[in-house]
Amino acid sequence: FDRFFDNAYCGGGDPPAEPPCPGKDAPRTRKKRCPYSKFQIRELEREFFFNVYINKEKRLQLSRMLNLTDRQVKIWFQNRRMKEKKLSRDRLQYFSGNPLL
Amino acid sequence: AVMILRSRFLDARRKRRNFNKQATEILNEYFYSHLSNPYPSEEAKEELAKKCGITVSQVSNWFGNKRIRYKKNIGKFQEEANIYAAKTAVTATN
DNA sequence: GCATGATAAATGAC
DNA sequence: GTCATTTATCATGC
Repeated sequence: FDRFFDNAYCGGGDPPAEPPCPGKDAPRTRKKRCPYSKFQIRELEREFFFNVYINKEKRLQLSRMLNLTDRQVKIWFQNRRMKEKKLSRDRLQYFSGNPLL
Repeated sequence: AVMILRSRFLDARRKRRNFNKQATEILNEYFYSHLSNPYPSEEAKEELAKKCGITVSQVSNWFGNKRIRYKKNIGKFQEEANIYAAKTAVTATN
């Protein structure tokens, strides 16, 4: 249901969107970047708030709930940690260097 | 006061402002003089950031955008490339 | 109306 | 795991 309210058009109920195509051919195309829905982001952020590092168990659970692959959830947490680190750097630079205001 | 600073920080991060002409000149000069390998080292980024009056992250953003947009349409940047090529040639001769 | 800077998915090096 | 990237998308400037 949730998919109909927000546009979770990616990775949605159709996991085999990209064929692993074992073996050969298929110059396997890079997966197109696909923004996540508000609902997906909310749930990911909620879990991130509890623990910055997610374990395999919760990762599988989350990926099923959000219709994402475990790989996508794993990568989202990696990117999210990098974002947090960058926010910290920017905050530090912003509040330290400048007397401003 | 803290809340004001915090809100201003968030707003400033979201609001986008174009770099001044001089900063763009410096960045383009580096880009087109390293066209075969437009990947400045961390030290080079810091130096560029200082000279341009922007952050290292902004330098990285600029080069990331520049590389992909240049690659995607080289023709559109041909004129710009010639300008900076001539500029560096002049500075080299002097 | 696109140019441009910043951010969000996705990949790959290490 | 981190982290510099690529790529598409978003938001704004003009």
